[in-house]
Amino acid sequence: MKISTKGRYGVAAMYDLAMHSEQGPVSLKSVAQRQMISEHYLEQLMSTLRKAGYVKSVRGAQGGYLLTKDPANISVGDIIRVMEGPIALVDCLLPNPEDKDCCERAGICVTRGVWAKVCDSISTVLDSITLADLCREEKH
Amino acid sequence: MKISTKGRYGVAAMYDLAMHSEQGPVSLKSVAQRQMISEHYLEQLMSTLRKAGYVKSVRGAQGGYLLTKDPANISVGDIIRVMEGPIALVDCLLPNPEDKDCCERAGICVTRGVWAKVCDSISTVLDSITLADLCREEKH
DNA sequence: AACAATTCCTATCGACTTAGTCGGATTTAA
DNA sequence: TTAAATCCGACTAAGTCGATAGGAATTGTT
Repeated sequence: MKISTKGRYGVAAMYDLAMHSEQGPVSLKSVAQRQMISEHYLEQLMSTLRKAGYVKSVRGAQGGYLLTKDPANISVGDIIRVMEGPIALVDCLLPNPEDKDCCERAGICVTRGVWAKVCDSISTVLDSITLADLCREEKH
Repeated sequence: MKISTKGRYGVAAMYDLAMHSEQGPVSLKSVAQRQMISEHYLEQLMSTLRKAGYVKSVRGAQGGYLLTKDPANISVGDIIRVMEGPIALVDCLLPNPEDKDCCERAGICVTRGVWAKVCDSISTVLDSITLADLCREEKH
């Protein structure tokens, strides 16, 4: 049960933008260097974030990326869901489970409740932390 | 961020044993059938659980598996940790992180705190649910 | 107009993990 | 003796991860 680099790098990149995007667009290169992420790989992640509407890009020289919202309105949970998909530890907890009968074995699946509680708990924590919180923490 | 079948099946199998092992050993076959798990695959999982000391086996005809402890003293967290390894969403939260410098980029890694909170929350939930709880739930 | 910086896009890849399968060896109750 | 069962090691198909490669398109600067 690991979080992938997509999620980790995604949060790191968004945090980096929150810290540096007040004086105009921030280039992929500088984010990659500060956060120690492969530039080409980060490019793919930024593309995901852009398509999801969390960042906008400025092409051409002196271009880069900007947040589309206030850091206080972007939670870590938002980013994780974009990068890693819905927070559902098991398939039958997905918004639209493809296999509706997955829990019909031996009556109602008892263990499903366990995973549901864990997912709730994860979501609660992730949704309660915003980029603004992280920035504040850095400046302590 | 999914839980693998190792963890899921592990919990399902342990729950199955808790429900059925009062009248002697429970065969792999019957657990596999009730929980709809491949018999050969489950065999490997039971081997892991046995080596970790959570079940004991009785070989030969009429053999099978038994829990080694009271269901009230086995938490879902115990099982998950055996089946999936330590609950550490990122490597730098492992008990003995192999790369101690992983969080040294840009000073102290701000995002690490996020993952630590999530891990704590997951552990708390998983450790608070025992096999006995699951059995009680089934009987409602 | 040329150049350099930068984002955008598609394809590919090696290593690893997952979720099994297969074939047998060993043990033991009936 | 036989059938039921655990034990063990090797193998595998498919998918994911974390990139890498190569170029096309856009735009500020000179």
